[in-house]
This record gives sequence, structure tokens and C-alpha cells, in this order.
Amino acid sequence: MKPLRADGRRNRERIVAVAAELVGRDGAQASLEEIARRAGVGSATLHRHFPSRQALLEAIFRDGVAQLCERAAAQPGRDPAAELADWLEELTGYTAANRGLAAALLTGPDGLSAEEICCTDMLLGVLKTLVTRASSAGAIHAGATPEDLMMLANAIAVANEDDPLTARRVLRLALTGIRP
Amino acid sequence: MKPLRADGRRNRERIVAVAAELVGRDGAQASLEEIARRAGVGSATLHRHFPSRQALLEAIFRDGVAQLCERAAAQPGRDPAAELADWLEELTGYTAANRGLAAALLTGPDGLSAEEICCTDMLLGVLKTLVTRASSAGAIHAGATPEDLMMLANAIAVANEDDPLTARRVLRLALTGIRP
DNA sequence: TCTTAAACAGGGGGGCCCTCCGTTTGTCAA
DNA sequence: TTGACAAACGGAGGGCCCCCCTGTTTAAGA
Repeated sequence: MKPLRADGRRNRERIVAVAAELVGRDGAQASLEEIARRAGVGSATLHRHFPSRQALLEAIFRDGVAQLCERAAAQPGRDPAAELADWLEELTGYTAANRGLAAALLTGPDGLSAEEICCTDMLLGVLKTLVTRASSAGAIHAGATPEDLMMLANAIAVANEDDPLTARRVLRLALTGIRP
Repeated sequence: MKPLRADGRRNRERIVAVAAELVGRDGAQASLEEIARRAGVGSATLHRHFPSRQALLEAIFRDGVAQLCERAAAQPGRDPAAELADWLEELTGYTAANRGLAAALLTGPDGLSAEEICCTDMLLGVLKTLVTRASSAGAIHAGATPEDLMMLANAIAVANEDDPLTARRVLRLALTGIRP
């Protein structure tokens, strides 16, 4: 993977910046043409840099997600189940607040090159360690797999885009169950 | 609301039949143009009968949803919480199995005429009685509102379209919580 | 400076949703 | 039965979208 030419890098950055803004306004379905127009590039340029909508969304959210993942890697605390729940709640709040992210995560990495770091993978990695830690402490039951929890968090976030508070509340409900 | 003319009724039925087939194949985003083409009507006819995609989806699923609601109205059993959980699981399985339904329910009745029976309303009605019953028996905690549960079930279903088994499993997980 | 491959802009094809408007057709009264 | 009328029809067309193809510009290294 050769480094991009200077103009290529410049354009790529502008595209991501504009895309972040428009996805924030219109959600994951933002018009790629408008993104290209506002970034001052042709639509072909956008499609060369990002072969799919999914790839563009990945680029938009990669930094934020990475940051979220770092925060989880902090020192293990007392109650691994509570830690897991807290992080999931934070994840849900974040994805719900960032329009388009939850949908992108739910869709999965549609044919992204394996070389690129992928949001789904990063998050799933973090989640796996948290689940393993909690599980080996006997703090959660076996039915709760990382994949299921990831799906659950994203499903709730995608259903509550623009309402992170509700999303967090419902996730909390889902983690504690309905019984008193 | 005058009854439709004979040709109007015929066309309407054909549209719904074809739409059900194509939504089953392509999901809620099925092409309205193709539906009209296959039904042998002009696109204007389709739009006259169903002013929005939402309205068409409602028509497709109304019968199945009504049936599902009836089944819930059966005699109250021993454990209201289990009843609630069972019905929610059934709902999730059904909506996940019928492509497009979950998405339609999540979107909500977008400007449907109030006269028409609406799937969301039917389901929410059933859910309210189940929750009230369980709640007054002290079998579930107060945080679980009908709206939250509806949203939760639909979110899981929409995230697992075409995989009703996974959808049911994850819903069960969400209703029991992660602790052992 | 010069060469050349990478990156570019814009146009065009194909598809979609939805509305306008002239035409056909079912219905009901005479 | 017939005829008038309102209801329902369907095709064309506007506006938008995504994506690919083409010839042109330009940055980077010799």
C-alpha cells in the first residue's frame, strides 16, 4: 500500500470531513453526490477513495470508535459485569448519538479490505475481553456472547438514532431483564 | 369512505399480493416501480392506492399482525411475566421472519389516515394489556414500559431479518438480563 | 526540467420516486 | 338498454440518486 500522493491525501481528508458533517445532518443515507460537491471533488474521486458507502462511514467513525475502545482497556475494576454493562451503555449512547454509525456497524464490514482496521472488529475485540473477564468471574451467564451483545447494543442504537438517552435506558433494561 | 369500484378493488388486491412477494424477496426497500410493473398497473395507480411505502407495508402485514394479536388475547395463565415474554418472543420471531415488517413497525405509522387500523397500534394495544397484567401482579419491574418493550423487540427483529431463531434468542437474553 | 503514472472532473446510463393530465371504464339513473 | 359522469387508470416526465467511463491535469522523482 503505497502512500497517497499529496493531492490525493488532501482530497481524502476533505471528503471525510464533509461526509462527517452531512452524515451528522442526514444520517447514513446522506447523498454521496452532495458530499462530493461540497468537498469540491468529482463524484468519481469520492468513489475511488471509498468504493462503498460502508467504507466511507468506517473512515468517518474510526477515530471516535478507537477512542471508545481505548477507554475500555483501562484497569479492571471490582465488578466485571458492571464494567461490561457500563461500557455497553457508553457504546450505545455513542452510536446512537452519531447518526449513521449504528447502522453502519449493524450492516457489518461489507467487503472492506482486510488490511483496513474495521470498526466492527475493534469493538468486537474489546467486547470479547470484557465478556471473557466477566464470564470467568461467574458474573454473567453463558448465553450472553460478545456477538449477541454487540448486536443487541447496535440494534437498540439504530432504533433510537438521535436519542442517546432513550437508547441507554433501553439497553440498561435489556441488560438487567424485566423481572423485579 | 365509499367502497372501491370493482376495478379499483381488483387492482388493489393484485398490488398487495405482488408487493408481499417482492418485499419478501427484497425487504422493505423493494422497488415500488417493479411492484407496479408486475401487478400490471401504472405507478400512479400504486401511489393512489398507497400514498406512502408505509401504507403499502401496513396493508401487506395487517392480516398476519391481527392474527398474532388475537392469539395473545387468549385466557390469562399463571405467570403473567412468562406470558409477556412468550408473546414478545413470538412477535419478534414473526417480525424477523417477515422481511420489511420489523422496519415498518420501527418507523411507525408515518402519516397514515387515522381511520385505518394500524399495525403499530394493534400491537401496542396488546402489549399494554400484557404489561399491565404482569405489572400489577408485581412480576416485572416498573422500568419496562410497553413502548420500550415494543421498541426493543422491533429493534432486535430488524437487526436479524431472515434469522428468526437468533432474533428470538437475543430477545430472550434481553428479557432475562445478563446476570446468572 | 522532463516524464509518467496517479489522481482528477464531468458526463452519461440506468434506476428510483412521485405527480400531472388526458383517456378509459364501471356504475347508476332514466 | 342506454347514456352521462365520476372514478380509476397509465404513461410520460421531472428531479434526484448511484456508479462507471473517458480524456485531461498535475504531483513526484529522475
